[in-house]
Amino acid sequence: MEEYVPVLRRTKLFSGVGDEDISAMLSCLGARLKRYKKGEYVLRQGEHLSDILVLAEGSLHIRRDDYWGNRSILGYVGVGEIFGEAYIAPESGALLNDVVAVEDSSVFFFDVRRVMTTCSSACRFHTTVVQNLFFAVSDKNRGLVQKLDYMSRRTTREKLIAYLSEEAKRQNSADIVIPFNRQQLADYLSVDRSAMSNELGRMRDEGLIEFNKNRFRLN
Amino acid sequence: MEEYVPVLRRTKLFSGVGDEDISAMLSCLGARLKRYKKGEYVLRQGEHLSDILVLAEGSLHIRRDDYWGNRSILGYVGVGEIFGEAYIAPESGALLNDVVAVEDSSVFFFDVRRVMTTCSSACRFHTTVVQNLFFAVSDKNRGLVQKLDYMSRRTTREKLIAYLSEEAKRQNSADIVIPFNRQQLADYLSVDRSAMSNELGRMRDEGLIEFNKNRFRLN
DNA sequence: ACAAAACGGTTGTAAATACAACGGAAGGAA
DNA sequence: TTCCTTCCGTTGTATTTACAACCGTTTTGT
Repeated sequence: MEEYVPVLRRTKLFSGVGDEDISAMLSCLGARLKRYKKGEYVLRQGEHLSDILVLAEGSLHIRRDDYWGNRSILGYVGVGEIFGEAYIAPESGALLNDVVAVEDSSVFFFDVRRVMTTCSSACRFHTTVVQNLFFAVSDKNRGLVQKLDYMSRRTTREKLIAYLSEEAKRQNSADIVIPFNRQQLADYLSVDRSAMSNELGRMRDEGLIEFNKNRFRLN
Repeated sequence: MEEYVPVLRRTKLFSGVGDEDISAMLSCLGARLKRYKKGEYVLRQGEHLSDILVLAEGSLHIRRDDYWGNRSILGYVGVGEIFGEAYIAPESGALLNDVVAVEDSSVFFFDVRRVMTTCSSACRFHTTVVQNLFFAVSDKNRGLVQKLDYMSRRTTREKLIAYLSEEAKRQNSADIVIPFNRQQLADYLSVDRSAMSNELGRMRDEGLIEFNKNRFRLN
């Protein structure tokens, strides 16, 4: 686990905490590290969760399949990001989504109660971490509101523009790389792949955007 | 403000805190109370916020109008609920939505920094409140994921079923009352009102549901 | 009580989307 | 290389949705 301290240092959760303190906190917080192969499930819909998770390596999709086989992707988790935070309240029920490894990944599990309960002894930065977690959850919340904004758009084109321009803002560039292929992007925006492909083509014809694979440029 | 202590006592934020302690904490937390007439804006898109808000009386809609006049309703806030929690992180930007009073309402404003920073003196239950806030935000998060689930459905009928059955689960009854009229429900689910009205009629014809005004029964 | 506004169901038409199927291109594995 | 799979753009058709307009009913304000 120690090998990932440099990764953890750059996460929102451990922001402001030094390497040696992170090392110390790993045991204090009851950290466990699990590895997943591409395609494996990290979490499954219906399970119960009492941990906060941090992605140390790889990438994940948060998604949901209904029983007609319709898949929707709710979110993407990149290295250093927190997930599972919607289930930390004691009365929160079963998981609403699956979490799946898009590539080989490593995930830290932190026991919620040990994170929330400040330990008297070693960890000088425990309160910092709790506060960081708080802000991270709040920010996650903001991200969900953002996604609701894409989803509330009526047409495929509007969804694409809303998503791409938000990504451009987030990545601070008109050239962006998205973490989805076409099918995944369609599942993320809840539209039909072929219709979306059409719309992307039309938008390119009109000079609104350029793209190649999962790399887009907004004009 | 004291008059609302019985209301606050029943909120998630002050769960487990006695009346006299709530009274004491109001000043400690820098509480302010504002009143709004029906239709007034509590918050506006683009503003910055450094408070956590609790609805003491009335009801609110969280909504967004784009500049084509398309309105979407992101959520409903009932008495005792927390809102504005997506903007507590120091680096969180401008508000993404408007918050509007659906009826005459009263709102508590709590300064985030004073809530987050445990004061040494009077408030014995400060840490309880912080933990409550944490769980509330986490739960809010879960609610947003739930809403993303409605929104990801492709057809109006699926959205209606997803929403109504979730409400039935939440209200623990097959008879439910929803906080929206038809236009508002359409804006909440991001569908056309007339198309939705049609679909509701068809669902009634098929015996799936019964309804009258904003009261629904699922069969 | 009255007028005005809001509400909700209905209809018809245009537009957008979903669905299925196809095929070329790209990428991996043997 | 060759085979197989995945990816993604394209097409055509059926379905669904959006939009606008209308009207009787209900609600609201005075």
